[in-house]
Amino acid sequence: MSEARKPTEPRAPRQARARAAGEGPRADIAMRPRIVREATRLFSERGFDGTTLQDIAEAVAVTKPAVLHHFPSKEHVQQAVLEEILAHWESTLPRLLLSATAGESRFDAVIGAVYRFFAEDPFRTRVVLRHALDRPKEARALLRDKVRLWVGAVASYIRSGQDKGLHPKDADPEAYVLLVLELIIVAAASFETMKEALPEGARSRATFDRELFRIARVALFPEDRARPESAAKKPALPRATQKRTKNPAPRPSSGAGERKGSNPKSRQGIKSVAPPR
Amino acid sequence: MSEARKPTEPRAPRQARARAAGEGPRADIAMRPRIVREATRLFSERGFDGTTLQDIAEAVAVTKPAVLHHFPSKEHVQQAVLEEILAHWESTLPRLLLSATAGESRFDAVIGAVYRFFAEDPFRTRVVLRHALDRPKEARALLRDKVRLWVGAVASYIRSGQDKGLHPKDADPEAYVLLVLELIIVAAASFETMKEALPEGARSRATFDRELFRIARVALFPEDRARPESAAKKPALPRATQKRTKNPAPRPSSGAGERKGSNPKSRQGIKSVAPPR
DNA sequence: AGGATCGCTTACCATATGGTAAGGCGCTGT
DNA sequence: ACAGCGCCTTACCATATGGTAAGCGATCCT
Repeated sequence: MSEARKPTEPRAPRQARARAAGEGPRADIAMRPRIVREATRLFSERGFDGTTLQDIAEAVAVTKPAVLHHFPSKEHVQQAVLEEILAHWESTLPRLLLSATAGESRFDAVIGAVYRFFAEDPFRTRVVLRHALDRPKEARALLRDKVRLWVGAVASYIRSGQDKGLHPKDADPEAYVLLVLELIIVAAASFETMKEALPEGARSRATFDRELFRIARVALFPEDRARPESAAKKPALPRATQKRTKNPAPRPSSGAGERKGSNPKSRQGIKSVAPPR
Repeated sequence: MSEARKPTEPRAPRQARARAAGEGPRADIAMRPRIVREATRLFSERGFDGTTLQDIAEAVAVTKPAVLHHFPSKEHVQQAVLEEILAHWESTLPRLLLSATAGESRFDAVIGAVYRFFAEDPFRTRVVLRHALDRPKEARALLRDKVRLWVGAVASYIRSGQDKGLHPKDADPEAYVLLVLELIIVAAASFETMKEALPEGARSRATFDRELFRIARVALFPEDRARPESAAKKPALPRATQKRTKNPAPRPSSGAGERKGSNPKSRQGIKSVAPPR
């Protein structure tokens, strides 16, 4: 528990108050997904070591052994959390790659989709970031196995764009993709905190995101600067997917979905997108 | 302990082996700084909750109560760690601001200095990142008190550059500064891990950093694209503190004294602190 | 029906952890 | 010389934590 939580505090009545009311045995949805969801939130806020099984149990209103009834150990809970995130990522990947062909609007589509993946659920994003910090070894394996090919694919598109003179020759496609990815992740994970470094009036998520997209775009399409004022062409960013209303690729896993607000402006309220509670 | 460390393991002889050899009582340097330094490393690797007092004690080769002799509690150790980082930051700040006047070379100076601050010691950077995740409240206060003004200052330089037509009009200076800051931090904190997503041949820190700087620069100076090949102008970003072997040649500015402990042994991946153009 | 099973509870346990108490050792000032 | 003190040690403690054992009521299956 990294946060201020006095150890001496009795920690409330806890136990023996689960389904007190007349709610049936498992009247509600399956327990496992609930555990995973709450654990995701808790891990994202306090980290794996800072979260106790008791915390998780309380969050889903059962007792500690009940959690261990569904998962052999705390580590397994974490594994499930990561797997769920990974599954969601992999179910999203194809969409990204399909959008990634060439040109600027494709750029918006791909970057917008990645952005949405991380911005739509900050808990998920923070868990990912924490995982990279806590278990670099495992994270490395994951990156090698699950992200590398994708980075290479997008990078090769960029490279072909370079050949056509679309992108600056001195750009390094792989590094670019990775950096933009990192930027999206860290922005999504820590905006609520980092925005405190912004002046009072300028703390809107929308403005922040717009600048993020601008930076990412101008790094590949510097000529945009040619018309510095007429931001006319600017396709309002992730609006990309917006047109793609057709073929609403099934969004399996995670009820946390809800990505229809693909407009970054309306997004801002991560709260709405994020898990309840 | 988030990493794989079996709890059943006796954890080695530990205790009662501190200064076994004939090294005098406190023949070496003061204990406090050593504790702070080792704690910084441990917190950066395992997080605050994942690090035990025992871990810290072992790292400095004393017993647990010895650590508590120098600090009232584990929390106080963390506080000292953060204070040391903050002090270093504040001693560096003036240099940054002095360099920040206008023009592109100034840009390199400022961004290079910030980059160096974080890249030079990944432990420090990871602690900062973790702090933002673990204690958002405290981090927010810190950002408000210690970073905001600085962001505003740099942003206002950029704004004046916009008026002169130097920078794109649609850039948002504050958001830009914050985003570049975040990018530098996350890149410095996690490069060793993230690079695994890069193809075999392209994992050099130098290339990665060069792209980071390119992105940051082209977002403010899109016209650079005009000469895509002749990256000649790039003023060789501030050479790192690399050869700061002995007698730290006073940095060409501000009385910000180089803090002593700033050259920890074999700082992990800082090989090329500055992107070698 | 009736037993197996699921999902969960209460009761426990071993260990690890942050922190305390008290004492020893060598250096310093007198 | 020796009292005092800083620094650190061994011994200990209370609590919290991950995990286990065993039981219990509702549901399912035959």
